[in-house]
Amino acid sequence: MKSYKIPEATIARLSVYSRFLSQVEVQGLELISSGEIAEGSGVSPAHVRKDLAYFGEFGTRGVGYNVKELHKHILKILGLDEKWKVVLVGVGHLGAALAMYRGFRDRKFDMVALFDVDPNKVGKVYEGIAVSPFEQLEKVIKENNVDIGIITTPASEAQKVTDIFVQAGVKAILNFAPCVLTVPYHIELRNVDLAVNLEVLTFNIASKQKK
Amino acid sequence: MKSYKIPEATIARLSVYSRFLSQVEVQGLELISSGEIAEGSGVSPAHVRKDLAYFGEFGTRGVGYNVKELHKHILKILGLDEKWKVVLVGVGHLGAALAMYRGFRDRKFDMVALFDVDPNKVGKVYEGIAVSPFEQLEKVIKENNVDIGIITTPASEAQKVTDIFVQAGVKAILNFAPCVLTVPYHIELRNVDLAVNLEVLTFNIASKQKK
DNA sequence: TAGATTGTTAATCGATTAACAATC
DNA sequence: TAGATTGTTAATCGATTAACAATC
Repeated sequence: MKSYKIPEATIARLSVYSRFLSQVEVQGLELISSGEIAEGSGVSPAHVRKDLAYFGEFGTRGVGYNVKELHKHILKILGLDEKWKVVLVGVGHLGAALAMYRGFRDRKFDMVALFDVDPNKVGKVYEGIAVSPFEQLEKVIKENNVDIGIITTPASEAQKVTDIFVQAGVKAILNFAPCVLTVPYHIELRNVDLAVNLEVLTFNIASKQKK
Repeated sequence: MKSYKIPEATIARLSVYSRFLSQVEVQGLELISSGEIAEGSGVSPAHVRKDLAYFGEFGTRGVGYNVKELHKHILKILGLDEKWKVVLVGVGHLGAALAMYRGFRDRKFDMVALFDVDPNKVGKVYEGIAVSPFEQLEKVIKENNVDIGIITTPASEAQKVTDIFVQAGVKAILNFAPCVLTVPYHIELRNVDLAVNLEVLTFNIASKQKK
């Protein structure tokens, strides 16, 4: 594995390829070309080959890629050959939905616990996992060596949650609260802003109409 | 307004600036500099100025930007001075969460109706909006001149929903199903893949550990 | 005028794409 | 060998950033 800086978009695409390859694997197909992966993933064949080239040579010239092997390689690259321990804080509508989200559950993510400050929510069970009181957050993370923390609280609470995450030793944070978080350099942080998506669309529609 | 091709990232950032400016406006601050906007939005001051420069001159050299005016300008740019009619199809956990999501509701989005094929879900009410039977989708879109369709169905149903959206005349589609959709060129399509986010994080953690 | 901050340019950086040599 | 498809290079394209002239 060479140490080029790998574009984040490449990683996101690898994740898409891997989901497509799952389907193809179920269908029992053995070989696949970069063109077919590209079509199934909504990108160009050059993209597929370039993305893979960052990590090695997985195909056979003139032939294509072995579906099962390539899929395994990509999962390994993404770190999805390991189990990752996750907690989620803020069991509102979005938090509850994510706690039960198949896209998270189907992968190797192990949802260890859910947390909320609201006593009315504590004790509720989502997909077999009960909501714990917020006060136990740090303890649970430390005792279970949790890797990733998900924030689905209001923006006003997000930094406080983040500080506890950091204090307790999570390696990465996925933040759905619309705010700017401060974390030490060694913590991976990814912000997802759902509202932005509709606004990109309205901009696109509006600017078309102006033409 | 010049007709440079504007980076999508610029639009996404404008959306973030506008949310930050809302807060600042509430606090009653009158003037703000690119540096302050940058800090509040987690980007660089150069970014803020460049992003705004695509659309005009909104500040005063040596002084800064008038918060209220700038905010209004950005909302206008994003098309958020108009009301947009939205429908959502697939009232599972994620769909229900989005239907009730403040980030969508706070803006000028008008959720016209929710749809599901499941008779057990039809009639349920979310934030004052009842779930309608899927068969009525096309009719409702046409009668209400719906602008945007949101898809939160399983991937297997997403193309079928898309085709009805297109047929009925929506202008844009926001797709949360993990699949590649085909739409005519004049329809704006934005795919949001929630699962990708955790996988980018696991990649980052895993590649750090290998170093 | 001195200080401050914008708007804009030009340089840098990075990602995408096309094309083709390598090779099955 | 002829046909096919990968892996890789080099060209293109686009976005970020630093720097500074303009100007309040």
